[in-house]
Amino acid sequence: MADSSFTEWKSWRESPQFDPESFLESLDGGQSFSWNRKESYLEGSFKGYLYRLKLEGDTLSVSIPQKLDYENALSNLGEYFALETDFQGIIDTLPWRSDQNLKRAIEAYPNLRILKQPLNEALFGFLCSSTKQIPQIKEMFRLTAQQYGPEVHMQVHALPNWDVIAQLEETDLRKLKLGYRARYIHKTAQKIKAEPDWLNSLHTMDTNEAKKELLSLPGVGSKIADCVLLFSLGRLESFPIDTWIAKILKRAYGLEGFSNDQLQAFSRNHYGPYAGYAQQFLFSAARSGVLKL
DNA sequence: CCGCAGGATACTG
DNA sequence: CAGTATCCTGCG
Repeated sequence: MADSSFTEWKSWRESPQFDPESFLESLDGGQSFSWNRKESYLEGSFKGYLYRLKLEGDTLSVSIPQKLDYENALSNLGEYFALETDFQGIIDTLPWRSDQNLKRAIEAYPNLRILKQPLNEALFGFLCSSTKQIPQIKEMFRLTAQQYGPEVHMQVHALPNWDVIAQLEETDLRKLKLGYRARYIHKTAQKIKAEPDWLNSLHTMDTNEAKKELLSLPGVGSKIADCVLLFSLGRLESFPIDTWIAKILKRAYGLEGFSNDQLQAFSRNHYGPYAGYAQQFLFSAARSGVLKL
């Protein structure tokens, strides 16, 4: 059914190349928690805009609410997909020639991309992520948006900014199914409120410095810090180690008994400066069963 | 009812 | 340092 409050589907001229698997995995495979699968398209919001994205063949089409500024929307989308990053070129630098596991993972998702999500949203999402699976994280994300975020379009809300979250009590946050993460999010919001420039300053820091800053937040350990660095700040060397990745690395390379720090050192050395991209291939392939655990 | 999930933290030895 | 209990919630 046509929805006249949305623009016609228009093919996006600057779209990166996608195939169906890579498209779904890039947006709804654990990097972002703001996309929902509809019948024939994905719908999601970031930076207060709402998007519908549809892949037909290798053409990606976009439709957004009529009232939004189309130019700005597409410009945001380009940034989100990190169009300036040559992922095919990066793949070529990864050691797939000598690494069968990596090779199989890349073949399964040949056009996988690492997103550059807005920092505030990525931080919120990954603060929600501890011991939660993607559908549950998305639920927390959605509830928070629905309850406290600005309405983007007819009952659909975007995530509120941190200054809005800072006004909430921990008990308010607990009602959003955040559980013990409510305390982390509450405290993080207070810190951001107290130091309004802090969040944006991460963009210009070198990776180690930014990681140190992120680790100073309650509820942010190495894994979550690396997720923010990789999926928002474009630091492709960051290598988040969760239980999936740890399991794969141990099995694939015979690293039983390695600590997460040791696994990270191994990965940096083995995969190189774009280790984080390799991580995402392995993660996606393991989760979908392409790689056996 | 129990065990557990894509984690962090405080505490123990 | 390595191990362990605890923090919420929902699901099987």
